[in-house]
Amino acid sequence: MDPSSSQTVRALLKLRELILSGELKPGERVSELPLVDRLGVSRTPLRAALVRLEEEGLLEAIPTGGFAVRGFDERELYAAIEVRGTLEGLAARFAAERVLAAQDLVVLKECVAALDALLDRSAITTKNFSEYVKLNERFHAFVIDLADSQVLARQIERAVSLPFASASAFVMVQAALPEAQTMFTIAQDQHRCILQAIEAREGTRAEALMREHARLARRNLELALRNQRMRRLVPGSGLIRFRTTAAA
Amino acid sequence: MDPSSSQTVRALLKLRELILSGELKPGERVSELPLVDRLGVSRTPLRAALVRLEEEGLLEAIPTGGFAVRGFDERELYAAIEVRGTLEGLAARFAAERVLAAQDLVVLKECVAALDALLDRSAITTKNFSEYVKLNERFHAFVIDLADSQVLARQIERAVSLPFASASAFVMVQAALPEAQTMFTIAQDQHRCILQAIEAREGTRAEALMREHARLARRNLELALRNQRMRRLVPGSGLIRFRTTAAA
DNA sequence: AACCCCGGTCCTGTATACAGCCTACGTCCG
DNA sequence: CGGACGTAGGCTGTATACAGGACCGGGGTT
Repeated sequence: MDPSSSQTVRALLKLRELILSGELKPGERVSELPLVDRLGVSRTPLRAALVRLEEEGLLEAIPTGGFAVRGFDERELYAAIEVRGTLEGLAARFAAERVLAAQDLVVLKECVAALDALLDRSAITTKNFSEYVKLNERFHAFVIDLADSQVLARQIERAVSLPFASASAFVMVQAALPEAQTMFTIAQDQHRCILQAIEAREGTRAEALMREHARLARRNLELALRNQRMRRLVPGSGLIRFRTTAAA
Repeated sequence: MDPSSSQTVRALLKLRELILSGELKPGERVSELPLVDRLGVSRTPLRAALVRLEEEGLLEAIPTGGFAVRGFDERELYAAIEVRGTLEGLAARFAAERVLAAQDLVVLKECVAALDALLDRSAITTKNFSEYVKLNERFHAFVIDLADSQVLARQIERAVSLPFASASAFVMVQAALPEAQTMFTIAQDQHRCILQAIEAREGTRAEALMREHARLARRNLELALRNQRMRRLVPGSGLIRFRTTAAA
């Protein structure tokens, strides 16, 4: 009946889209009744979606009741990336410290090889861009799989639910930079080294590498924020309270 | 009207209590209608509480609909503690790396001093036990405050929401051990060193210390699991799927 | 005897009605 | 003219009714 199963899920997706696209501004109250008409669902699934988005961090509860769109300043962006990197670093360490069967690493190796092939074959542009993103996300997902902890996986899931914290959040920015190829080369070398460290059971090294890998996102973010045109490429940029740029 | 404001909060608290006390067993389906009678709230706030408890990690969604009580094996317990330690370690590093005013550390210093006084004065027993827990939790809360990041604070909040992951989860176990005083002495020295590292802006050291501090909880857990009598002291022990102890 | 089909019961997902509260605006008084 | 109070509107929190689907048990058939 529904294209995406349940009304709650539909409300969640549409509402998230509304927030990320900036149609709902930070600080603005998210009233239920107007959204009932706008999303075409009744209040019950809508409220369920609101609660989930609050847990996700995109909304914050108003003390008197109801929810408002959450805003993020620059420091929080960096913190979100660092949190993600720290947790993924922990996952990499767990993966390295586990006793792995040889075949456990096959998929990860294939993933790295596929990225190698993609980068060797051609420059990353907007064309093969989505393929890169897909492979990159697969790499990160596989590392989390290898860590084999639901508690950790759930925590990472929550960390990357912030739109600008995910592993591929700034790939679009990165592709648009002059030093794009250098960045992709570095990122891929980190992928290779992380794989190597996991295989060699070098937990500390795997962790440190994964943390540094996340900091590439931070560097991309810094570059994007310095450049007005690139800010639009940052996911959820409508939620960011940009620092006033040196008012006279 | 209500002692604890809203029906949703009441349902949340009662339901969490029901799960942690073991009245609802792991894997068991949590049906709504029976709980309506049991908790004295209607389905709407009850459902809200269920969604929150799923986000919290105590429940898991059943594919066909509804929720079931989540179970945790030994590995997940350790992972939960490690995640908490890692995130609190990040908070300690953030705190150390920030430029702090001298007064920012006053409350933290007072907290450590109060713990010193408590430990010097007398042995920790079940009597002054709750005071220790309170001070210990204040210490951890202050470090998170100093990190000054809502994103990180929320992640930690979620990490400690698992009953056996919080900073004071195993203090009860610890107090019951023969080596209790040694443990408390070590923990307090770690508190002191963490404070010192933050004050000296030694971020890496603060992080490492906080991680190791969390591993005290792991050691307590290991001791508790080896001892049948002590398992009951572990919070939420009803959720733990203990390894079958060497069946013949 | 085993398997399949069918019916009933229970459950969740959804919609909606109602009550209390906060808020904001307008008006009245000082 | 300004501030405070009252009232009205809207909003959320809560309860409940209804529908669709899943699961279980029994009976029939092969």
